[in-house]
Amino acid sequence: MNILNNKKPTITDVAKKAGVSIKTVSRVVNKEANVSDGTREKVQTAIDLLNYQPNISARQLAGNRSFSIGLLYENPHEFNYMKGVLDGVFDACTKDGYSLLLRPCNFPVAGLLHDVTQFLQQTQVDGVILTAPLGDVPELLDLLQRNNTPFAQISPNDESPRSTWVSSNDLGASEMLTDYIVSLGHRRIGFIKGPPNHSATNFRYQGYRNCLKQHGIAFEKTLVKSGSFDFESGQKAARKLLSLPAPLTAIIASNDDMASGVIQVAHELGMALPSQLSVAGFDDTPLASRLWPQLTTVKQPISEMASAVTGLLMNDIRDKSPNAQHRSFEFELVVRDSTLPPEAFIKD
Amino acid sequence: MNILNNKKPTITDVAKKAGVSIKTVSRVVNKEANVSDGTREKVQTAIDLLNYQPNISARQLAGNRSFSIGLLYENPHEFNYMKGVLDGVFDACTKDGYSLLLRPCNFPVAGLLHDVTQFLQQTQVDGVILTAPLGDVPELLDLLQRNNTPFAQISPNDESPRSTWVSSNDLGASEMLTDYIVSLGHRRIGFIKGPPNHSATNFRYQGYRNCLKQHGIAFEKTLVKSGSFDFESGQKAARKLLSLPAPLTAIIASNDDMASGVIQVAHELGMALPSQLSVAGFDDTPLASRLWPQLTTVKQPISEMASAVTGLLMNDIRDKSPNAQHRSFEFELVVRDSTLPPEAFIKD
DNA sequence: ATCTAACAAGTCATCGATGTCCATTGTTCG
DNA sequence: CGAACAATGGACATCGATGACTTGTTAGAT
Repeated sequence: MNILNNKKPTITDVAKKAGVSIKTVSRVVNKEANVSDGTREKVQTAIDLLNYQPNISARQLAGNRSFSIGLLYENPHEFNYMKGVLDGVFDACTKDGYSLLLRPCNFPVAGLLHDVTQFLQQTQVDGVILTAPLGDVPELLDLLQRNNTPFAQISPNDESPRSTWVSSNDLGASEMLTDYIVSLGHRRIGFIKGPPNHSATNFRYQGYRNCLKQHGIAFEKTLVKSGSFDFESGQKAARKLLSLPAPLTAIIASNDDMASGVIQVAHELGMALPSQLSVAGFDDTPLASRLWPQLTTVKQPISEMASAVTGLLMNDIRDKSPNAQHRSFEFELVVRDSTLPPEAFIKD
Repeated sequence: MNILNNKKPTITDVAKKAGVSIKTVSRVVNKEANVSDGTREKVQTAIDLLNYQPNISARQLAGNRSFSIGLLYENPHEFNYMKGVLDGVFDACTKDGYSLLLRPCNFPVAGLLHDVTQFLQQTQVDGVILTAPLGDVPELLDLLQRNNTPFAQISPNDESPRSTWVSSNDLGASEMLTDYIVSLGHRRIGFIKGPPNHSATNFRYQGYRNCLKQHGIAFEKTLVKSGSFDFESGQKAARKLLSLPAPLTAIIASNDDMASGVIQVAHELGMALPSQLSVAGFDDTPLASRLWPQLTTVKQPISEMASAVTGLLMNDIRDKSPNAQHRSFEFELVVRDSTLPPEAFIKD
């Protein structure tokens, strides 16, 4: 295991050992054409023998590539979602020998642009991945394009994003979840929206409305509150919803963290869960199973999405293709213990 | 904001604009001696004017520094602790113009060494930060030392670590927490240990035992179970503890995630919390406030510690000093709703 | 037999900084 | 006044790779 004992071998060492020129070694390393099988093998053997690893800086300097990509995100309090993203991006990165640089960014937009400018200049990443809601800041996209930095987005808000992207079927997921709640017999169903700058917000809300309409349930504006995807805002919204004169029997929150706020408030109010109130969330983060009762939610394949978008971004980087590619992912309903038919079941 | 519009300015551009040689510019950038104030100012003006940022790769290639540090961690399920670390490390990094590379590592040791070897060769970071339990793998420390990579540790297990480190007073924290539980009147107090390879495990356990002894409470082996710092192991331990013939009135778990498992199981068993069972955890992660009842715990200044250790590591890198520096941090008791005097209060 | 295209492999400049070494200028002191 | 020595600035090689271009070889077409 004393691989690193001596000075790192360079391309010259490999060339000497293999009896070829450094250019040929470079060709082999970069999997370029025009190298005979015999030579390729000779070089490869030398590489393995010396445990040669190309020097990133030299490569970057000469080739104008850094073999690293950046992950930009708005630093959230509840990190479970980001953790999923991180895992997926990381997997894809290591598989292709890229390294990963993190950069939490802060709103407002001015600060964000400053952060990103600094990041790009400092790191010279080959590309960046934007997580919601960063993709919805046009100035940021402008900045990246001016700088010729390829980028890809996870769940962008824009219907026709200016880059490669992946998304999940939030609309369908929301319809599915709402449909499940309705099928249990609920009719007065509260809904807590996310912040306006996340794509998920509208889709999830729309899914809820679509489903109500399908079932011929009248939509009531008072049953909808807005939150900001965090625990506290979930609590706040829940307090309002649960103090409504005509009580509701279920609340759907646009993510798990807000749902945890709802559950917290319901407990505070001494409600019996889930018999007196059904609660559901979105994302199936680890939090969902730690709550009492365990949360019914829809599972988004976050890591898989992140991994996929990273792969697509790498293609873009390699091909220098400006084609915005896209993949969509499906949710999966995860029924746990926080949902039950309402106590006073109302027959249609 | 069109800083990035044109090609990036190089040191040559700055030199031309300032009317000096590139070497002089280099001196100014690196804050070296032997530059007159006048010249320094001229150069600085040119730098500002062109918004010059040195090219990292070139710098690294020539100077053999990368201006980046690596954060190594064992990828946990519950990321809340790591999130704190991440925030702290990141803060310290940006403050000093370093960038941050992440590397989750996997046990067993062989895989871990492979991961780290690859990471070091690939990224050529200037130093790495090890989070528990990575600092407790001697082979890993050997690897880093052989490779001359400065490193620093957060909460290492070893009493005399081979590097700069920060720690928190886990022993004191545990004594404080246990003392609080005892002061509520509890006498039969269950304890769930962490995995053996975390430094926190022993200190927290020892604190519990010390405190019992101080209060003259007999230690019972059966009241102690082992977990692995995750939810499931907390559940498992709780099931065992709560099926004990002579019931206990409180359980202290060695971290919040395991405590959430305890709460979950207690709910499943239909126990009234906290009147029938008090539960406490460690770390004060966001999870603590999302549970019902909200968890009493001790708060560790994780981000602050991470930030501090990063600063110390940077000093080591700059000074090439092999002196292991150290800072210790204190916990803070956070009393919430999961702890109450036991129903059947036993007078001393 | 000859020409050409395709292939294989090499030479050399280059990327953008830093480090080494040398040249110039200014200052101080015997 | 000249020697010795700081203080300051520049020329140039260097780090380790890649890219553009060149050279030599081989195979197939005519």
